[in-house]
Amino acid sequence: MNHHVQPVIGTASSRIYETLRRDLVGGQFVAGEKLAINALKERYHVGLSPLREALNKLAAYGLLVQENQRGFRVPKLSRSELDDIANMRLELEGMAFERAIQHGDDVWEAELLAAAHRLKRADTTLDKGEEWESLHSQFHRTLVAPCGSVWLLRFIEQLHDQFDRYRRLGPKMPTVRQTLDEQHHELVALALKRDSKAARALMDDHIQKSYQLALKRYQEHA
Amino acid sequence: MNHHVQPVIGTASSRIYETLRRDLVGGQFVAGEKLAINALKERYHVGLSPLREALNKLAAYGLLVQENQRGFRVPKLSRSELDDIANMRLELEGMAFERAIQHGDDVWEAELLAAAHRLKRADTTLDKGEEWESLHSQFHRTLVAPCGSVWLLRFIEQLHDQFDRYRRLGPKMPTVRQTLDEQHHELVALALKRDSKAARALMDDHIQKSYQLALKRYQEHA
DNA sequence: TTATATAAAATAATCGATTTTTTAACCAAC
DNA sequence: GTTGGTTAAAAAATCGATTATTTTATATAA
Repeated sequence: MNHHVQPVIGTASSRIYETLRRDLVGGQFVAGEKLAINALKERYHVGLSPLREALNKLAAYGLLVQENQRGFRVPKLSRSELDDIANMRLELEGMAFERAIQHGDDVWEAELLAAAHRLKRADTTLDKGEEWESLHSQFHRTLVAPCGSVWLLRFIEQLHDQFDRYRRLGPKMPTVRQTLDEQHHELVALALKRDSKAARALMDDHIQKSYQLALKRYQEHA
Repeated sequence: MNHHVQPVIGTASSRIYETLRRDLVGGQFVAGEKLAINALKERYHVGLSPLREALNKLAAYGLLVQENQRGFRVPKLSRSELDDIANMRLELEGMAFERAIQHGDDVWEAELLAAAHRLKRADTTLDKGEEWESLHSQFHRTLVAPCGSVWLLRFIEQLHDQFDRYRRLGPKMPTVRQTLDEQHHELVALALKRDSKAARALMDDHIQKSYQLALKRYQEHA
């Protein structure tokens, strides 16, 4: 029997930040909702100071809105913002993918194949939980990783989190994702062929289709 | 005599955030420096809690780097990051300016002229202090304001703050800014003519020249 | 009713002190 | 002289309680 408590990595602040980020992106809060700080304290078993620091970071990141003297709320969702986010993804991820294909080396190629493989394994198990989401994010990160711009990567990451607030509305629908999942492998194939023209076209299509799905989710959402 | 203290707007946290942002962008801290929180507390006459909340926000915004358990430091400067920031400005501000020219209405035209005029007045007084910086930021914000994308505007704002960390290194050199200042009016002229092709070209040139200046500052910086 | 004022409750923001972790200083062993 | 280990000091993170502000409830007058 092991009586050693494993040392719990990071600060309370950084842990609650990551947890809240995950839950905000994953739709655990309703859009527009005012966050009751005391309730969060209990729900996540965390002190007030680290919690407030995390909320402040999330507000600066864009996953919360902060109003002076009246705390934090979950940002509203809107059609126009979804359009904005999707358009920016088209521009920025397209740009980044082209550049990644220019600069990516053989290590990147290996990582791409690995990331795609791990994602496919998760696709077929069909449960599509937080595990799948994580692999999916990682896959898209890998696609653009060697684009050469840390700021571009940063913005893309932020847009993904925002986009996923829409995509992950409502229940899982595995059948609709079929095409999207297939495109992941085609993206890898075109990247390996260094066909940046076709690669970008497919990336555009991929984002468009994701957008259609997110839009449907948003409209059905009530 | 007026004994009423005027009510000091905003929370302590939001005020120290703005102050620190200004000072970080304005070069009041040396790049790479570790921030001594207690020293900041005294320097800015602010309590620990609001100060830490502001530092957390600034870290999420990219004007500080946070290392678990070892506080905050001012990000290092590097040639490659300056190049990255300038390139991203070229892409994003160019895009935004073109869109602004498509969508901007007559109210925008008036605001453009006003912003350019205020900036010119500040140009000629030649003292180029924090006042000029503020008007300069406002002018560039106005140029792209009606681009239709809040995320694009957000990213551009962030890049400007990052860029200015380089541009504002070292002492003021009014003569070098001559060309830049003249371009401001030409940008307005082309915007009013709705000549988005020429406007973008000039914007590109403007950013390039700013980049040359910032690069020189960075290289001379020691 | 509708509006406005006031009091009570709830919540946000901040403070001061404590706990935890890192950094620095020191010393011994190799 | 360097390495490794121990202790002291400094700094970061967190806690518990206080203060300030907003919100809700209640009362009163137009």
